[in-house]
Amino acid sequence: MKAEQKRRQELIAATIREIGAEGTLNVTVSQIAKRAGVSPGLAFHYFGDKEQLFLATMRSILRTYGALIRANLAGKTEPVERLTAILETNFSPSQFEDGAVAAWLNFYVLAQTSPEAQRLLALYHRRFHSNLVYSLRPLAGDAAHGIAERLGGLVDGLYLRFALNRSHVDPGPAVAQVLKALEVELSALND
Amino acid sequence: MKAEQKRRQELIAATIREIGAEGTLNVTVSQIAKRAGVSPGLAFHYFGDKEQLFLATMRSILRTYGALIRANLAGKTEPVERLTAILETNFSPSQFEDGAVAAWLNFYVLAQTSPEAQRLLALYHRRFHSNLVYSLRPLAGDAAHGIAERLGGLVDGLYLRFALNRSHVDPGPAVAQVLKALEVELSALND
DNA sequence: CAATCCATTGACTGACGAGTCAATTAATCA
DNA sequence: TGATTAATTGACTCGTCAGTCAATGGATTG
Repeated sequence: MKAEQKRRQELIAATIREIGAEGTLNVTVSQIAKRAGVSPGLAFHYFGDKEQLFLATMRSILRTYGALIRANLAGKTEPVERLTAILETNFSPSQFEDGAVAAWLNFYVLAQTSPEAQRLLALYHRRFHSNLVYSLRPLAGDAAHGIAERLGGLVDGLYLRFALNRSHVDPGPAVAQVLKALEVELSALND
Repeated sequence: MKAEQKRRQELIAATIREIGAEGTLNVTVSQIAKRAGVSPGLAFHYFGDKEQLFLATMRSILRTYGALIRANLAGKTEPVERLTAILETNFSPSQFEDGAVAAWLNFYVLAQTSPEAQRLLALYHRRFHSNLVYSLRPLAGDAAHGIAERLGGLVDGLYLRFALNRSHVDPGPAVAQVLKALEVELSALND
């Protein structure tokens, strides 16, 4: 039982790196297995097929992201402090490392046709949204919902633009834009 | 010379529809050719290879989008009116028709590795940005730049979220969010 | 009506890749 | 130890697909 978990993790890590290296989901299971230092057959043995392997990979990425959010929120109680932490987490280095960007882009493509990918994506959106709303409510009341939708959309859009623009090395400006948007939203509340 | 243009257009239209139907770039050139009512060989004859065909398809989509923007801006001179037109155009039905969504998502994936896709995407971003800045400047002065970046990012993000959420049928709410963001940004100028 | 040129076909090739499976090795246990 | 079970291999199959090419059909032109 110990070997199985270890292999699964290694294969998932290799999947991220391989997709990152190629930019696309068009990588062979053999390439991934090789990178994991394992035979191709083993990947099928543990994951069944290529799509399951990729979905397991996305679940892993989302789990890691969730854990990071929780860690960064730990101990913070001030709404603005919490909001800042949430928004910043989306642009933390781990979100750009290895093949995270490539994995996300290919995940979007897959979400069009795979119900499971669709489900995972919706789950991620809901959690993100309710995290934001929770901290926005005390500051913005009923406007919290709308503000959260706009901030959520902005994060996705800026992540996308930033990730695809190789000339950017430092995500700082993107974070700054998101925080500025938060500030603007809050200041507009006192119309 | 007439036949060539016609065939190219038919193949491009078929590419959009085929990618839309499959959700992915993993469609065979034969499928596309069949949809265009033409032999596979002809697609290679006119486009060279599959990637060129897809790039030509994206150029076509971007050209159509550009024309739509120009049409919707025609005659409008009021900054807010122009901004509204630009933002709304991004959520007009043509942006969701056929395989436009699928084409965009796969374009993002390709932009990671294809310099030409990267170039096209950067061009689109620049045009969009300067369109916004042009109309924002009279209203916001030096803040125009930052506001345009945030609005641009928001449009991309909400488009993505909207396009991937099949439960949404009407893009109205997404447009409303973008326009609301514009309103918020403008109202925050008088701090 | 030749002759030339463009448009178009579709059978074919060569490569590649997902997934299988029978065989091998390593671990566990009684 | 020997027997049982789990982990792992990698050669193999079978289908698929990008891209080629030689041949055909159809205009156009002089």
